[in-house]
Amino acid sequence: MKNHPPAAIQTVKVVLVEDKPGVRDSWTKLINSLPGFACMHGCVSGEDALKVIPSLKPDLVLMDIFLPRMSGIECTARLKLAMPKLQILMLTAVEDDELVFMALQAGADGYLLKRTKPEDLRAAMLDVLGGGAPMTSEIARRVVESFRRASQQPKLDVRLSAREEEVLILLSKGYANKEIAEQLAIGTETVGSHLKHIYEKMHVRSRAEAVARYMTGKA
Amino acid sequence: MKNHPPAAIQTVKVVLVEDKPGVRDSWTKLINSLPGFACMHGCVSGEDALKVIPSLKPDLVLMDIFLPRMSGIECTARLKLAMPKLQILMLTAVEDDELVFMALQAGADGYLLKRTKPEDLRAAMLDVLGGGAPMTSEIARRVVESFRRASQQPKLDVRLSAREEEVLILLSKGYANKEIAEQLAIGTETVGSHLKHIYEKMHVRSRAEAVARYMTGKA
DNA sequence: GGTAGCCTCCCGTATTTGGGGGATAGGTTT
DNA sequence: AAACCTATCCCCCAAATACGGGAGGCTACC
Repeated sequence: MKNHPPAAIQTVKVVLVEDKPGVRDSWTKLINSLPGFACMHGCVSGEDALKVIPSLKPDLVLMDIFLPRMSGIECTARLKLAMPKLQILMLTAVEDDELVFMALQAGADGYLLKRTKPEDLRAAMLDVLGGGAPMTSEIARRVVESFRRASQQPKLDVRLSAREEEVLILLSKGYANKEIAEQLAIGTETVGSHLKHIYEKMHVRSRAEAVARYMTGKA
Repeated sequence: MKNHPPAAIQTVKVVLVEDKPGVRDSWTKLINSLPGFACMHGCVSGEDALKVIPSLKPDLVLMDIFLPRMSGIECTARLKLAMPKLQILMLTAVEDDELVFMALQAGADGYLLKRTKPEDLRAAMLDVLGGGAPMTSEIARRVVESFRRASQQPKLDVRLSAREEEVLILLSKGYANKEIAEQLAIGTETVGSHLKHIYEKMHVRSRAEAVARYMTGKA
């Protein structure tokens, strides 16, 4: 693990969002006990957080994932909308893949378990401030997989010939048959032929449907 | 970090892909020195790896990211194509975000630094076999960000009316005018009208083009 | 009350597309 | 050699689409 330089020379301003008073107090104390960190405020709800955090301008927010009414995930999404550069770490008692996953989608920068040891908490906070994204490797894997699906160019589960795939690619750029014919230096009738075969193989009946299927990867 | 159960009761079969003989030897020894792991083969190149790994059927591949001719990244992509369930860990001397990122896109399941300590190597291998994705948190962050960008739905930079957007969404699912009309309980002529306006606003001339622009977010 | 935008429907026509047939030639496999 | 796939081109025709015009009703805003 690379060492991140601390984000600021002075104290890191932390705001905690946690509805249960007992937990809030103990975490506040815990954070304040770490050198270089100060818990400047403890929000009791997501609504509270949305109200006060923009003016408090903390360096980092620790957000409980379970909050009454507005969940920590929704609160995270809204906060990030208002303050895109705000760093938010999710806190969760249980390691629920799905929840953490949603939190990351909402804009969380990492997450940690509530049973984290003080030194790990400190490391995670420094990590996220330094541009990291603390998370367990299972979550990382899920994120990687999701990202891979999304970032890979559309893949076909249908066996198209090379030429047919070329045509399909041009099709998905919105070209008309005539234009495709030009670009491939073939006749429009040939393009039509290829399309016929493509539609057959993909089980679609129109270019728009073919494009849609191709783009969503569910070809 | 959660404890993963070992993927198999018996020895984990590892294949190493590394062009430099010295490094290959020392890693082979290192892997064999770990209880429960056996380096069954050392490939000298990506081409070699593609040839022998499918028949060796290892549990895990450790792949140098820098290989002559075919890079470890390309080799990873090809291996994953042939053996999607094969676990591949990238090895890199330097922590180059861009390279690791590309490797993950290519299908790598995690990566580790060559200077990793034996116990960390063992942990990483167990981690990846158990479904994790070992990586540093900077990489994780980049992946998260990329994934977040990709997972948000297409947004229009054109001001379509609510109805028009509905029509466009149905269009992008591949529906024909008649079907769209049915779903919205309006006449096909009305759908045509909406399409006219949509095309105007989007500066396109066909449904396929509109779908393409919409799906790529460059509407 | 006027203006504007949106949704709805209609007419008409030129163009494009989808889908059916078939033909030729080169290549691969068997 | 025969069977097969692919790419290319051709014809035809019904259907769908693109696109020009217009028009009534509705809401919203000035």
